[in-house]
Amino acid sequence: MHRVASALQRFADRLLARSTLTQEEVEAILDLKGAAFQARPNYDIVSPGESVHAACLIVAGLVGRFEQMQDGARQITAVHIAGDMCDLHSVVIPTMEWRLQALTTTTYLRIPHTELRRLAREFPALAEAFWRDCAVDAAMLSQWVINTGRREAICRCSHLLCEVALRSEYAGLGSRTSFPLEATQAHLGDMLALSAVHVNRTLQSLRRMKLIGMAGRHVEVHDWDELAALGDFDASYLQFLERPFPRTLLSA
Amino acid sequence: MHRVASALQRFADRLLARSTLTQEEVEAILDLKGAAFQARPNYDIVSPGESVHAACLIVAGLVGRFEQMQDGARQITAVHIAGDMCDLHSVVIPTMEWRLQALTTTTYLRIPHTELRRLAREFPALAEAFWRDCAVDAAMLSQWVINTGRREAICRCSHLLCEVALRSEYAGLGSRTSFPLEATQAHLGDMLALSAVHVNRTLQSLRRMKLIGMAGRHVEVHDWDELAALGDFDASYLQFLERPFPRTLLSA
DNA sequence: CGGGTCATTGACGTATGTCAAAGGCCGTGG
DNA sequence: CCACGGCCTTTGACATACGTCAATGACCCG
Repeated sequence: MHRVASALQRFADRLLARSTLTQEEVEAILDLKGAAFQARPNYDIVSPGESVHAACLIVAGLVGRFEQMQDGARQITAVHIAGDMCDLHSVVIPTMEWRLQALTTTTYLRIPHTELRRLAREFPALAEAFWRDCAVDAAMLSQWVINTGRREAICRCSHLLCEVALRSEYAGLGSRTSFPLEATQAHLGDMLALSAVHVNRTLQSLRRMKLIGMAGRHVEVHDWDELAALGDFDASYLQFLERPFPRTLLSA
Repeated sequence: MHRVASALQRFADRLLARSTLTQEEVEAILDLKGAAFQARPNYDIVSPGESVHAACLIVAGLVGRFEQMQDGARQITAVHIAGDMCDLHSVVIPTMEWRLQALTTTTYLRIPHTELRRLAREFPALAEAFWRDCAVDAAMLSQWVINTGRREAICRCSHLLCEVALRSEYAGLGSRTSFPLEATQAHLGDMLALSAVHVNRTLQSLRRMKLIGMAGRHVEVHDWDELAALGDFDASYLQFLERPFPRTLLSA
């Protein structure tokens, strides 16, 4: 299946941006098998409390990591795009602590934990790469905290757009100045801890300032530098490196 | 040094709460060597951008993980107490993405990455345990996002107190109803994304509701169940398990 | 006794939420 | 091909939780 192969390739590329891997190790990733599933918008891929035996690799679509309060209030704490293995954590913590829900129609592969564990065992450098990916995830979450906690709506929104822009660019889904973002304003509100109404007003000011254009579900960034400055955005936390980290850890 | 040994013991216990380790593996942790340092309140332990070659194990004190904006606004995205290895991530990502700053006078050990890598190489189950610890850190961050993003001040504050209470209890520093919290109200504000003034008012309501007492830098929880309910607190994300995860991953 | 840090209080400002209604867009079905 | 319905966006009026500022008070330590 063509799209499955491209998802695995995207995942491998993501790992390669941060970790040094041999050809054999990359092949092992590309040879991963998993069953393909589809989720419709606003449907769960996995629910909190569930015991999972596979991790989800997104082939196409957009997925949110949801935390939820007793009273039903929701907060998206991370978004995942094509090529993301969105619950790599579950390999070491198989009890889901959050909800993964499709924001748009999403195709994904369920890659059995047994396969990922086998890879981690056979190729210590892959174990290291997986661990590193979880550490990058933590860095993104840490940014998400200051975003919701300290930044004003415009700044917050700009920061999110910058993050999605760069991640989309590196995933080969577009460029930082032109990329898809298939989320409703209500979804953006859940990401930004803003009401949908305020997201609307905030996006309007960004458009009025001629920083972005949003037609349909596609973002055009008219002035990247300005947007990044407004969003207090420094890309280093994403760890898209010119030179990936060396094989320091497990492969002596 | 007695206190150094107890810090390593606390760290080992933390790992054992989540991962199954052999006696030999635990011994390897307890045998770790590191230079002891002390940091005064509001001084950096490590700064963003720094390349580090050691991870910090807290012997005594309180440390915050700070994100900072260009304009100087700060946000604490995690707190670390005695027994926490507060930048285990740095083993796989040696370029610090955040600031670690002592909130109170803090003693810590710098454990060289080379030592931790050696352990991960010799004992795959320890590599797994380290990775798992980073995954738990991500779960805590995810909770921190919804805390700052969606919860009202009282709820937010209660949630934080519950988290620190349980972590202190499991670290052997007190009980969930009586534990030290050596942070000023300004520090709590940085954790909660509230102003110090509003933290003050919020703590007052918690006291007026007879849920807690705070004398000096020590918290007494008068009604744990009520506090947890008010804080929308469900401890499962902390992964303090009755039965730790089995050795699934790296030790075939 | 004096200086510094921290907690507390009150008055006031504001960014953002809530509610409710209207308008656009698009697919579906008759 | 048109009409309907559903989802999303947009708008306006109004409410409020929280921030800011500034002063005072408490405590601790030298």
